[in-house]
Amino acid sequence: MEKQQSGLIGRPRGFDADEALERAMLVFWEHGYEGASTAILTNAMGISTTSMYAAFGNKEKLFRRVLERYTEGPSAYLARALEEPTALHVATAILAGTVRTTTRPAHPHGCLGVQSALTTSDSGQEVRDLLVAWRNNGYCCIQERFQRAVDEGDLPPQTDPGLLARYLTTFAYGIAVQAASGVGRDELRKMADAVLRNWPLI
Amino acid sequence: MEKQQSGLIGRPRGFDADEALERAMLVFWEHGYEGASTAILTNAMGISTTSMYAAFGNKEKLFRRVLERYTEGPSAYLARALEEPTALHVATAILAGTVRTTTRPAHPHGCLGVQSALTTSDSGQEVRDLLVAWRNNGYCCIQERFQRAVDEGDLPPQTDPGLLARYLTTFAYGIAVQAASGVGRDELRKMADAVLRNWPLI
DNA sequence: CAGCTTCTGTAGCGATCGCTGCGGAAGTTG
DNA sequence: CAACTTCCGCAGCGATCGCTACAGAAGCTG
Repeated sequence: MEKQQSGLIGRPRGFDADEALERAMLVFWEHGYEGASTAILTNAMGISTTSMYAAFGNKEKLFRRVLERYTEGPSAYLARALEEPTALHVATAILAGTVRTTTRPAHPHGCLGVQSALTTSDSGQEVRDLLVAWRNNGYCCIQERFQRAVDEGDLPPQTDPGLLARYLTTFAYGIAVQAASGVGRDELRKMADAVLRNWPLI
Repeated sequence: MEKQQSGLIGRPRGFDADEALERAMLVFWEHGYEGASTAILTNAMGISTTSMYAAFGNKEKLFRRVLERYTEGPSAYLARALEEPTALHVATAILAGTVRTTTRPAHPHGCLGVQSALTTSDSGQEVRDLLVAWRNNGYCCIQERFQRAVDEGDLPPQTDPGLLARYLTTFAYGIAVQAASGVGRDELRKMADAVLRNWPLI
């Protein structure tokens, strides 16, 4: 049911699944996983409930697809940042990307991966765990990158890459909360700059 | 209906409102505002729906009472921290209190004021705004305290108290997210210590 | 065209949401 | 004791939740 698995036979889909995902992402981003009802979602996607379930399975699977899209879209700055040549460049790119993405005009403020399901009812536990794993994956990638920086002599040998990655992600999560609370881009950027002036700090 | 306004006439309340509030706080803390259904709440409080509505008005008013209780209870470390003699002592007490409160065993992890309503459906907007104001109030208190520290010569005169308060709260929010994600107390404390070794940083 | 597969609009499923009317039970006052 | 006030368990309100059965419409293949 997910996609045309038996070829191109039959009536083709009457909507752009990619654009529907984009609009669903904005709704989840703003209202969170449980705060986004199927009615609001399908209305924003411009399709009927039936079409949404035929194309994506159910609400949780739709959210998983949205999270993939978010990772490769608004949150892609993380993967790009890890390829920067030095740890300072990595940290700079991560904080700059966090501020930019969490305060983009005409987009929901904050980070979808942080605020979509920090707390849930019992029925949302799986999505909550999914996002915990998502955030933890980001942390692990940064940690490994900093470990490499230590190995290459880019960071002092006594540096704890895990603690440094924890420091950076903690700061990024905090920025996401501030942005979701309405704090402006300029103020957050000034703060991030100040943090980077004291790199690596730990 | 809130309390016995006409004196002590009539049948007295059959439960301890204070303990009921405490239990409601734990439920909101763990599941968030919208994730905590009235059924779960009243079940945890050990009272019927009718009793809850008679004593507290409705779910939103119950949450407001819970937030007050949280401010004066688990989050009271903030008010105490502001009375510390120096800005460094203030920052140390705030971060230590944040780590302790967000990772207390047998309590929900994270901060109720951060994670209860970062995102909501339309019907939860007021509570979301309430928590934005709650966090902003904390920020303002810290800012004023740092302004005093500048005036007293405790902090360098070129220090921006607002930016420094933003830095500290950002870090505290990040700790709350990490704690809600399951990161342990020891690791967060080590990180907070490292941050404080470079005070004031900004 | 016929025959087939797939999409989609309507309508509604059972469950749960926050909340309330009602009447008897329980504790107060005289 | 009687009279009164308040509490509370039961039952259920209308609305919404995520989700689906059904049937006709639409586009594909021969």
